[in-house]
Formats: sequence, structure tokens, C-alpha cells
Amino acid sequence: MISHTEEDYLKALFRLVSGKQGKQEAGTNALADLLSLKPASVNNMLKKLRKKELIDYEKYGKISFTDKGRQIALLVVRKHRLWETLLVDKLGFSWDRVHDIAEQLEHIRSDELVEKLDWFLGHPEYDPHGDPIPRSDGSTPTTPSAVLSSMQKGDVCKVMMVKDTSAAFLQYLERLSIHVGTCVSVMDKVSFDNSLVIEVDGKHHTVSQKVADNLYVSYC
Amino acid sequence: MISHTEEDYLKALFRLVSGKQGKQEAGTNALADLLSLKPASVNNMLKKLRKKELIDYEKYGKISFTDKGRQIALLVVRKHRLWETLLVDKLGFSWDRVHDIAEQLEHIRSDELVEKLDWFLGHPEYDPHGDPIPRSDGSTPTTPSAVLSSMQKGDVCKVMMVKDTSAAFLQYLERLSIHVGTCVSVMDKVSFDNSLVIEVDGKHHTVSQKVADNLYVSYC
DNA sequence: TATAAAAGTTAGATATATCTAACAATACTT
DNA sequence: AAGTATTGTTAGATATATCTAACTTTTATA
Repeated sequence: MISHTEEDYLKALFRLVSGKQGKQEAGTNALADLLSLKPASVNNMLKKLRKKELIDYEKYGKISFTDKGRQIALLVVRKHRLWETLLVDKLGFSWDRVHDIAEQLEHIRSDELVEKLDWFLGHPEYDPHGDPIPRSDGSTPTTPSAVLSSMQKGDVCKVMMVKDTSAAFLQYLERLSIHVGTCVSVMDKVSFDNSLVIEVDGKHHTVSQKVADNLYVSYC
Repeated sequence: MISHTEEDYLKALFRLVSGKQGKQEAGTNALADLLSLKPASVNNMLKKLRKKELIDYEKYGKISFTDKGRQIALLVVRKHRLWETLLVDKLGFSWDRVHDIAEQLEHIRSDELVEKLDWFLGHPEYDPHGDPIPRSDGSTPTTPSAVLSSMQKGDVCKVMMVKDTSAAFLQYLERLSIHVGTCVSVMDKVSFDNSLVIEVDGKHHTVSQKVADNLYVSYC
């Protein structure tokens, strides 16, 4: 049986070893920082997790998951993101209020519940923040690498995902002929307010930074 | 801050002092039984709860709530029953599978979440077992007064609430197609053992007095 | 490469929540 | 009212997860 606390450590380790910004170090201190604990506490737990065969690690060495450990970490992340989706899509929370609540909900133990939640939400691939929701088989939807607002003049990219899924935003995108899969060229970037002049289907449009923040893209 | 465990004790105490089956004794042993713990552990916790001014109690004396303690117990019950309603009404769980999950969910800390859940579920008054859901102001919907076993031949009534919520009993009811809200007609009453012949959905069944004792009904 | 800084470890203390075993008070029964 | 059964309490042990303070190893740098 894996405790609450053990799950928190595994999740933190997951964030470090598969972190978005390149490979981060997964060491005692880094874990302690992430969890707001002291290195001594982390060290204790690492020994316990090793004994349970959830991680590989030797004294003064690097930390990595065993298959079993990674599986548990992925399930915790899956639960966290499914719950965030419920909170935003069904219960009407704004996406910036859900993290702390999902941190609690992610520890609820019930395989049946996870699958029913997934079904009720329509098998979502991404949570309200655009983070990919690991699937029950352990695979993860590919995640777009950039938002449109981070593109530079001259860049050409493809829309992979829409973060804000409100009807108003989707209708706006419809008017610009922007869908998932659409190619977008950045013609100009206005440094004053970071708005972008883009070309879509041969037509030029100007979109605000807020709009560009809500479009995930990948280079093409 | 009230711990998980403290909430469990307060909820158990609530079940004892406002128990369905008349006034039960709310003593150290009764609590230990209900929580599957030893009396010594309960005694420790009682001292702690008293120090936190959540209960009134003196050595060898009876245990009762302070206002603060009762308020917390009511909130835990409210959360438990709202979550059960979500699980059954929205996620498609059968009512005999939700108790253990709700036991976990009831400890999630977020006032906003409770109110949003309540709204999403349409401000339900009763949970899937027919138990009243305490309101946020601490009041409780009135609960039906009659049990099926007190009905007479020819009476027609509606099932309002289930007293015994064990999975075994709920599954038995499931086989008879009896749910909260189901109409039941009493076709005959066997004076020998007080068993009842009832009609549900056009089908006749015989149920023992023990079963009939565990079904709360109102005339209709 | 010697030394300082950073990272990691250990030992021992604290807090929570549980247990067992022994003991004390209250309640029941005749 | 005495004796017994029930109920409740205490003391001390255990497990988890945290901490501080002292220590060791590794890494970086002068």
C-alpha cells in the first residue's frame, strides 16, 4: 500500500525527471525544494521508496523510477489532471483555482472512480491548463512544445491545441479559420503589446497576446 | 486545523448521538467499535478533541458536541452525502459501491468545492440512500418517520430511505428493483413472522420483517 | 590539486495516531 | 450491599513522517 506522502514524493520525482524544461536534476535537495521539506526528510523517504522497489538509487547516486514507481507516479498525475478537468468543465471553477483541490483529490484510491471520471469527462486528452492527461495504459498524449505567443517574426507553426475552450473563443477562432491543424505564419510581432500579425490561409489577421497565449503550436 | 482522523471521530460521534435507531450510547467503547479501533486509542483522541473544544466530556462521563464540534461533524456528513450523490447520479456508480469512496472524498478541504458540488447536483436534499444532506447553515431536511414494517395490508407507500446501507442489503434491494423513490404496495402481512408480501413494478415479493424494518417509507 | 562550496547522509528529537496490558470506576445482578 | 461484569483510563511501546544539527561525500574552482 502506497501512502499519501509516498505518492507526493513520486509525483515530485516525476516532475523532476520528466520536467518540461530539459532534464532537471532529480536529487535530494531538488526534491526537498519542490516538496518544501528538508533534505534529511527526503533522504529518509528515498530509502523507504527504494525498499518498496519504487525507485532505483544508491547512496550519493542519482534517483530514477522503477517501472512500478513510474506507473504509480503516472496514475497520480492522471488523477490530478482528470480532477482538474472535472472542477473546471463541470463544476465551474476557474482554471487558476483548482490546483490545491486537485492536490487533495489525486490521492483518492479507486480504480473504478478514475475510469468513471474519465468517461464522464469524455476521455479528455488535456487538462484545463493544456497539460496532457496520462492514459490508463501509461502512455501520454504528445504535448505541444510552444504557445503561439512565444513565436517570432518569420516562424511558421501548426496549431496543436486550444487552451481556452470557451464558446466565445472558439467562435472567434472560427472567424479566423483557425482550427487544430491549421498552419500559421507569424508576419510581424508588435513589441508594444506583443500582439501578432499572422497569416492563415493567405489572409492576414492581428491577434492579441491573450489570444496567442491560448494557442499551443508546434514548429513545422 | 482539524485532521482527517479527528473528522472521522466527530463523524462517528455524530452517528451515535443522532443515530437512526433511537438514541444510542456515545461512549468510549461504542466509538471504538464504530471506528474499529481500541478503546485506549479513542480515549486518547477524546482528550485531544476536548482540548480543542470540539466535544464536552469528563472522565467516565458522557460525550457530547460543542457547537463548533457539531458544525464540523455536520459538514463532514454533508460532504459525504454530496459526494455519494455525485458518484451515483453523475458518474454512474451503483449505490452499494460508493460508501468507501465517499469516506475518502468527505475529507477534501474546500468550502468553494462543497458549494459548487451542491449547485452542480441541483441542491439535492437526500443522498442516493435516502439520507438527508445537511445544509450549509447546519439545518437538515426532515426525514420520513415510518418504516415499511409498520405498514398494513393494502397500504401503498414510497421508499424514502434505507437504514442498513451494507453492500449486501443494497444488492438484495437491487434484485427486488427497490430504490429510493420506488412505490411499494403491501399485498399481505403474515402475522406469524411479520413478513410482508409486496408488489414492486408489478412483481410480487415476500420480504422478512428485518428487511421491512430497514426501509423508511412515506404514504402516497 | 588543495580547498571551499554544494549536495547528500546520519543520528537523535518531536508529533500524531495507533496498539497492548494492566488498572480503576461504574453498572448490573442477585 | 457484595461481588462480578462492563466500561473507561493509564502507561508505555510502535510506526510514520517530520525536524535540527552534525557529519561525509562529491563537485567546482582558485
